[in-house]
Amino acid sequence: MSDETLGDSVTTKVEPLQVSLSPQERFSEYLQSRGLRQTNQRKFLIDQVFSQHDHFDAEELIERLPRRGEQNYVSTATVYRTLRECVDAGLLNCFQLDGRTVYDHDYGYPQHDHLYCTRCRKLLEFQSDELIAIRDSVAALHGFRVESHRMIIQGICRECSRSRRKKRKQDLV
Amino acid sequence: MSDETLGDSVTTKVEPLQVSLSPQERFSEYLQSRGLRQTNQRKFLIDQVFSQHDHFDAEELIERLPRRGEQNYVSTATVYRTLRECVDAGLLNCFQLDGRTVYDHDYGYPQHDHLYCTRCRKLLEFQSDELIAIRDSVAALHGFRVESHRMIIQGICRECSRSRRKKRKQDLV
DNA sequence: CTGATTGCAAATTCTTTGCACCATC
DNA sequence: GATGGTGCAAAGAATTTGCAATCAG
Repeated sequence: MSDETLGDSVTTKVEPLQVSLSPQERFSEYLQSRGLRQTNQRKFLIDQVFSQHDHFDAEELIERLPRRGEQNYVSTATVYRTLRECVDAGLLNCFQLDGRTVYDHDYGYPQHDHLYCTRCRKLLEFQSDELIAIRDSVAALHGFRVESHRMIIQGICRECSRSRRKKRKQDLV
Repeated sequence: MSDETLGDSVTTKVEPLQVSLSPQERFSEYLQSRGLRQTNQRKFLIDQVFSQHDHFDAEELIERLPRRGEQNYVSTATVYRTLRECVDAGLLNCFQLDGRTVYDHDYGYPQHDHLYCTRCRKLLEFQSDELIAIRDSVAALHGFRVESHRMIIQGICRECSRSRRKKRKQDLV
């Protein structure tokens, strides 16, 4: 499993899964299966979205794309439309955080949840089988058929705790 | 504990806590402590918000308030402003769901999480000590100082499963 | 009285939509 | 060459904000 474990079901690292198709290929299949088209905009966006494993929102994505007039420019509307298609295709997951919609790689990564640092706004991932077990117990108790879940732990990350401590020391000197 | 239990730390009911002050009184204290004022609008809104234990969003609240021109009318802006004060005062909790901000009674109720039926959009509450334990383990593993968390289990509630099943039977007949 | 509060309307922010033109299948 | 896709600008939805009038302490 991973380097640090607690009991045997909580891991600190969320590692990529082995998948037979790349996100690009998988998206192609999705498009084909629905009679949708393979456009340059869609291809370019998928490449961008999967070029790094990270969380992002529409604004952040748009920011790192070419501007209007530049090569490979994609309009805002198309970005939003494509993001939604990615979610439908199972490539991305999305959830609301602080009022914005955050997208998260779904395809190629195991189900996981998040730690959210309210100071630096970083999202960390974690994975816990126990959490899933509890989820299922709770659902069973309510006769609830689970489709998915989302857990976000808010707080202060290690780095932010450290820098806060440092600052305080300096203040005292 | 409650009527149904699973292990000893998951309960189906989230019961009110004993609190020494009513939400109204507690809000008064909050206002006083900050040199804010006790207005009719604020009093009226708190009464409305705590008249029933339920989740709601700003729109739903506004819908059941008096209209413009009627007695006790409160403007949209004031509703939003007061909701935020309630959150600051610790009376309400809020979180994002399907793009809207949902408010939840915090004061007078134990910490709890939610089951969300994607068919009827109902929110059910549950409480699990085990969940908290896992949260704390995960956080510890990451050197993360927990402030709060939010877990939402999405799926289909018992009632919606039933009616779906009924429909299918009828379809077959 | 003085500063906080309110209502109103305008402004924001994020996202979606209508439509004419364009491109894939 | 049909149909779906794109860019653009305008429309929406949900909140927030500026400001003058009003009100609580």
